[in-house]
Amino acid sequence: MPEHKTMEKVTIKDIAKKCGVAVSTVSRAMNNHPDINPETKAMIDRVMKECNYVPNNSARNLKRSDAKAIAVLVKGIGNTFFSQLVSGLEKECQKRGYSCILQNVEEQDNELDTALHIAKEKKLRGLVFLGGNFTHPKEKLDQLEVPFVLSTICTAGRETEGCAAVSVDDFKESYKMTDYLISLGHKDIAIITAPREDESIGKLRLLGYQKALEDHGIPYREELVSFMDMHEDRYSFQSGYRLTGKLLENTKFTALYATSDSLAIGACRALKERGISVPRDCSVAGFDGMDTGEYYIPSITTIRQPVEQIAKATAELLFDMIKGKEKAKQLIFDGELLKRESTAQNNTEN
Amino acid sequence: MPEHKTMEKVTIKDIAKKCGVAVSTVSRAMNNHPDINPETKAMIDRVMKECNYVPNNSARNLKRSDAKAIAVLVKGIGNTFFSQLVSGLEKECQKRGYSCILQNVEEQDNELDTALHIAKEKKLRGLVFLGGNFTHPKEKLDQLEVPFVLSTICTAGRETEGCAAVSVDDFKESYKMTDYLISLGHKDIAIITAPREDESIGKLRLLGYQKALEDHGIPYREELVSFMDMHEDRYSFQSGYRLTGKLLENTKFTALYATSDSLAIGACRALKERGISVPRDCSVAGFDGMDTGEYYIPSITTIRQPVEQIAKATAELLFDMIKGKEKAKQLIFDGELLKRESTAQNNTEN
DNA sequence: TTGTACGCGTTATCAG
DNA sequence: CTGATAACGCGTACAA
Repeated sequence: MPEHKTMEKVTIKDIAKKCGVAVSTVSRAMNNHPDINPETKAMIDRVMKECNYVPNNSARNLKRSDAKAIAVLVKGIGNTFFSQLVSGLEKECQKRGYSCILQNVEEQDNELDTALHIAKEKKLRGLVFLGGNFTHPKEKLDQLEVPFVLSTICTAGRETEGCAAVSVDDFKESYKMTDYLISLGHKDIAIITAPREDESIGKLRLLGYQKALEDHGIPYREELVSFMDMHEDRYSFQSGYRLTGKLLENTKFTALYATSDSLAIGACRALKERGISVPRDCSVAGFDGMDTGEYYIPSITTIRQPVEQIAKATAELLFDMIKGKEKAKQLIFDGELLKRESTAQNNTEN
Repeated sequence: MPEHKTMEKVTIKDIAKKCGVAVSTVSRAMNNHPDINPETKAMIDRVMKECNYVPNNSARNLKRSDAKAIAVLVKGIGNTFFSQLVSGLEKECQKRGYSCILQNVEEQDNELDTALHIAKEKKLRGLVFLGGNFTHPKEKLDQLEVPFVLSTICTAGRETEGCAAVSVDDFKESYKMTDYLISLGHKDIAIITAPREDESIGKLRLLGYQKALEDHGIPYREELVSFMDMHEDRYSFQSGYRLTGKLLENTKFTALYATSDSLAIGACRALKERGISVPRDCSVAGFDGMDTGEYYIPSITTIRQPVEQIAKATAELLFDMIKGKEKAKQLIFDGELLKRESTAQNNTEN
């Protein structure tokens, strides 16, 4: 009667024993080493399959000097924008025969600590950071001994100075959008933006908005600015919805610039429920260029970030740095102003 | 002059040496073992910080028998629906002092192989699978020696029989939605569904649709059925948009049942661009209960899957199985029919 | 081409 | 409370 116990843990030794060879031979077989008799290899492979042998990765990582792998640390998976970037990065890695490990970082966690751990554990050759404020002391950054690049993370700031980074110029793009709204005849332009404390892209987008107003001689008015809640889901439909509601109670405006597409969509819904038609009574603009905005009704005017280009450039820069062919540098891409249905000429009498 | 070289790799031994203690003492210090002099511990902790010591996880995993961690394997990160589930699961893990590892699985990869590897590597106590068809031979499933539960994966099928699973009854919920559309007076109800080859939730939803028609004496017509492309991004806005366009060329209908909210949104856009008003000229319904559908204009009638409940129940079941308090079993939750703006009474003359 | 033996960085089990 | 020391599973010189 054939016993069918769950064979506790089958290791390389067990395989070796069963095959009547040494462990090193088995090791060579599974790592496709050149110095091995094809027949021996075939036989070992067969036995490994039969025994359902799964090599222990911890032991491998411990020994291996080097792993031909990078990791992408994402703060805020679920952000559609990042998902696209991740796919792009994975594709680029595949092309180069690298494996790409995706690591989620909780909002409250420190991405650098996570990075330090995973880099050691997996013997990574490089890292990509997506999202987060990334305010880390330089000395701690230095502990990361492999190259890394920030993607879509504020580069205009203090700590990240000298870090490799690729993104759009959030200040400039935000200026562009505000300028466009002004060119449509809008003067009372409300904005939904990151929490006051934000020191990242959120701040830059707000600054771009302010500068555009200033350049057109339009006074900046605090009551038109709505800051997201620190503790709420940022850049969410719900925030957009809620904050628009609050704005409508306190002030009047003919255009609303939401600093992300999801915020813009939430805003549209809030406006609609109050009988305010977009874009007839109020224009709405977003930021990012997410798919959702394209299919929304009305489709959302936005700044499209060139995700594919950013992903590609990020990967290229990282791999060049890994090869030592390139130093850390900052790459800025142009966003594209997508004029769609949610914005229109201001037709309010003054 | 204080040299500031990047100290290659600082290990537990280096710390021990610097502290003038044995490695085992250092180990105890960092693992908060009870048997250690507080002063010694404090001193060791200080030195570790000074040296920027990061313990090597591979070595730890290699030794550790046990890890108080589970992993969630997601096929198709970026699917908003999964993101919500993941957050829920993470919360439940935290409550119990478990850590929760998120693993992305590429569409073309085999989730079971990934599971086998990671379970061994990290000495996991349990697993959750999200997404995918999950057609694996039972013998291979048995190799997974820790408990696991499928969440939101078809349980009505052959291979997954006997697996722990929690989800809605896709057949029943789909029936419910179709029934609702019929009750609104619709007879020509088109459907957008998974590829013909699909053997998972997609198939069940189609079957529910067919049964509802049958029960109401409405003949099932192939020309009203649009199958997603096997190679296209499934359940995407784009698919919904494209397939609706094709349907409109070939046939007439007064209601369109898209088997996911994103498909429904794509469909709405396609209809709008052809001057067909939703819901006046055509009703549209989705499935899942995603946020986007709620904020869409018109908001999307849908079946809401009780994500929080599912997440909670999944975690509970898994942990009970880990404790040996529970055997694998299947939990079915009720979906909720959310009647929103995208559906209306059929007002077409016959 | 194959086998032997050592060590990777930790934790756990003993003695002390 | 602390210190040796044996594993953990695998890769790899080196010898055969």
